[in-house]
Amino acid sequence: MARPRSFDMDTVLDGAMDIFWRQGYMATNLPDLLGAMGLTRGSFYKAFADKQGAYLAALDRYDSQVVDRTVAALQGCTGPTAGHCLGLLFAAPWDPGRGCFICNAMVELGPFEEDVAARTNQMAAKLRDAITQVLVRHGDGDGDDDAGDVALALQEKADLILHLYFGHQAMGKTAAGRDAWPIRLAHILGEER
Amino acid sequence: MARPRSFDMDTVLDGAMDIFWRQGYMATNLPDLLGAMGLTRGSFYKAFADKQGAYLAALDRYDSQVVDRTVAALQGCTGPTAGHCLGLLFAAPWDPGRGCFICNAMVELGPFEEDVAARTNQMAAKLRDAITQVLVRHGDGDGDDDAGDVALALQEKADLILHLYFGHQAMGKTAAGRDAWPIRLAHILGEER
DNA sequence: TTCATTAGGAACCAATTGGTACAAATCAAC
DNA sequence: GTTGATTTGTACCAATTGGTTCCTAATGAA
Repeated sequence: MARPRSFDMDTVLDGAMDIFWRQGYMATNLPDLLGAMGLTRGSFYKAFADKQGAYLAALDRYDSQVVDRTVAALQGCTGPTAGHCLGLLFAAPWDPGRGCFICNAMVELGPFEEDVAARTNQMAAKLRDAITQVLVRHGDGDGDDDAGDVALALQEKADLILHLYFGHQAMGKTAAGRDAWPIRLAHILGEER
Repeated sequence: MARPRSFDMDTVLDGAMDIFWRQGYMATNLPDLLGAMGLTRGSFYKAFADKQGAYLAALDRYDSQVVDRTVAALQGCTGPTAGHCLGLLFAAPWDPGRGCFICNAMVELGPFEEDVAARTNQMAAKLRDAITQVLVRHGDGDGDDDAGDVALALQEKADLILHLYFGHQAMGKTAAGRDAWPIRLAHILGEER
């Protein structure tokens, strides 16, 4: 019973994700947001509680679209080395000034919105786990244990790559040159030495 | 002649830096800003053109106070290894949720405000140069040149450390554990292998 | 066809936004 | 003390903010 929605939820979520990703939360006002989503106020406030609700939904959309796809790409990578596979992270199609939504959300709202922090942490963990899997698959399976505390632990190495990725995305937002940083992960990972 | 200022400019700038650093530009409204600076509207708009002017002044304050001090610390470090000295970057006193003002500004306003992007790029370059100096001072003086393209170039390594630093600061804003990432730069730099 | 239910859209709202106008206050120089 | 220049604080402003109300129209079940 009752009238069904006339808009496609996925399309609307993509619109929200796109504008929040590009502009951030505070800088996106309601008219902009409604325009990007293709909704009028009535439909918007019916479907989402408020602006914050739309933002959280946009983050979830990013999770299911971008993060999950990235994880799948890492898992499905058949490259010869870990450096080659992890390079996928840094070689992703780059829209100048958009950066990484996780990083943007963390920096803008992390300390203030628990719901946001929980989601960014969860997505970051997803990426880190995928990175860890790549390292393990390419023979970095904690084999250093016998070396004691000296060698870089597996999780430590995964965190390193992840943080490097976030830093890379942050720097990229000033458009000072993205291409000026040819990441050569192989060397960082000690694969070519 | 004429009435002199009754406030101390440095104190006022510290207040502006602190609140912008902690909350960002958009999330800081004028009453908050005036409270943090200890100014009323009249004095504020006389001394700074507008909110954006105060923000740029706060960035410059960060440059002269935080960045320059950090650079000086790196330059003055007498530690045994590059990893030890660069650890200063990551061991800096940590106010939960404040992160790095450069990183915050880059992410929030980099793509939209040229004045901001110019300043963040300049500060980032300062840090990178200081990092490079540390690497050179500890024997990483491009001695790899004879190895051709294989080895990680000096600038490449400095960028790596810098981006890692930014990523670290970004992650830290969700307060998910700062202490969960014991950065062991020595291994990244290949000093203990 | 009826009817309960919900989507959609426009008008409206109080609160807040960054910014301005201007008079009172405060100093140095004469 | 008077003058001239400048700071300071308050009152004020138009515009925008996110959000609500309310009515109409569309829809599918009975």
